[in-house]
Amino acid sequence: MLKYLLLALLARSPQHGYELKNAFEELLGGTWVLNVAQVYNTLSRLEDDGLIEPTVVHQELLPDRKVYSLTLLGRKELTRWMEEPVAGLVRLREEVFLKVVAQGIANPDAALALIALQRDQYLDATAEIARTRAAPGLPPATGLLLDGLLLRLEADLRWLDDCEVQLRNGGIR
Amino acid sequence: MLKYLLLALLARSPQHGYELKNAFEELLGGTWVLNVAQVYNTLSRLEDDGLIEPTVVHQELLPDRKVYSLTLLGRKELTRWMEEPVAGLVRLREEVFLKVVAQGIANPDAALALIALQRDQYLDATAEIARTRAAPGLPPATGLLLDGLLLRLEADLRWLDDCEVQLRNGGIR
DNA sequence: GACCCCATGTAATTAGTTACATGATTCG
DNA sequence: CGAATCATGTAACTAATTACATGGGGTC
Repeated sequence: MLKYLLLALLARSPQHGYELKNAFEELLGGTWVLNVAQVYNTLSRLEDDGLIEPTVVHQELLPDRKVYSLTLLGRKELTRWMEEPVAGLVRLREEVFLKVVAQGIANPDAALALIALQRDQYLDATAEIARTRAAPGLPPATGLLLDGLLLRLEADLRWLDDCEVQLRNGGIR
Repeated sequence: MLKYLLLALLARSPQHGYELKNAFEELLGGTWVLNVAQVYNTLSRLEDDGLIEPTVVHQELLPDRKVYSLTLLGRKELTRWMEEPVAGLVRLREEVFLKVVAQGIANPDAALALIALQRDQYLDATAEIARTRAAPGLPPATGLLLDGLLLRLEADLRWLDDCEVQLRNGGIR
């Protein structure tokens, strides 16, 4: 998926790896922190697939930069991805859900403790995201993404409440 | 993560691969469909790591079955995982979010079309999950998981509405 | 006869992530 | 002097997913 995001960023303007890393993290409001190596790895895969092409820009003092731009194929692939809605059943691969349920089955008391800890985590996360959201100069796209996250956090917090209620009413098993 | 779910299932009762696949999908209410090969792959890794151990059960007509159970180490590892809350920032790796935002930046009109399609998808998904949710004999744990999914779907639908509003009010860029 | 269920496995691919390696500049 | 920023890359590891291979039994 990172792959498509990088393509989208390159579609806005050609950039080199290091620059992309920063643009990516800014767009995501810090909710997806990248190891720079990931960017270089992904870029070289994209280049192998013919979706992007580099132009080497020589620099006197710093290392040369490889500025990538989309090929025709890359632009086509990006458009295809962006136009197609995410299909099929929504999938449940969220660690929190599975963990709480697994613990709920195995050990209801421990599950209640886990829920309490998890709720704290989520409240902290909510506060932090709200802070980022309120920062001046935030790109509107980033604001939207953070709103999405906040809505989900709210939903998940409500779910934790549900779990607690059901665990106290005779358990999950 | 599959790994821990399999451990959790094996903690309830020792099972062989094929059986696990079904138990897994039943627990998740069909929201995570497995290729059987995934189970066998994961099981052999777990065995390599000493977290589970097999007992071969001979069968006359059908192929022999390898019934796995947790080792002490496996039980410890499972407990460790279940007790520890999911830490750190909530991360935004959801394809829908990124796709809508990418398209919103690149092509607002296409983004509105995408949102409409995505909303239909989500409504269909909601209906289907609600149907599964209402099925008789559904394990309570599965019910909880589906509730979590439904809450998230609601949240995401509300987010799509937000996106649409913002796209109509001058866009995301 | 075709297709699904039972039952297992190996190999390969795709993605994300980390570790490791290199080296100059700038700021406190 | 040390830390952060700039700039790139290779190699390895983990996890999920898919493709491929095998073969008996039951049902329509």
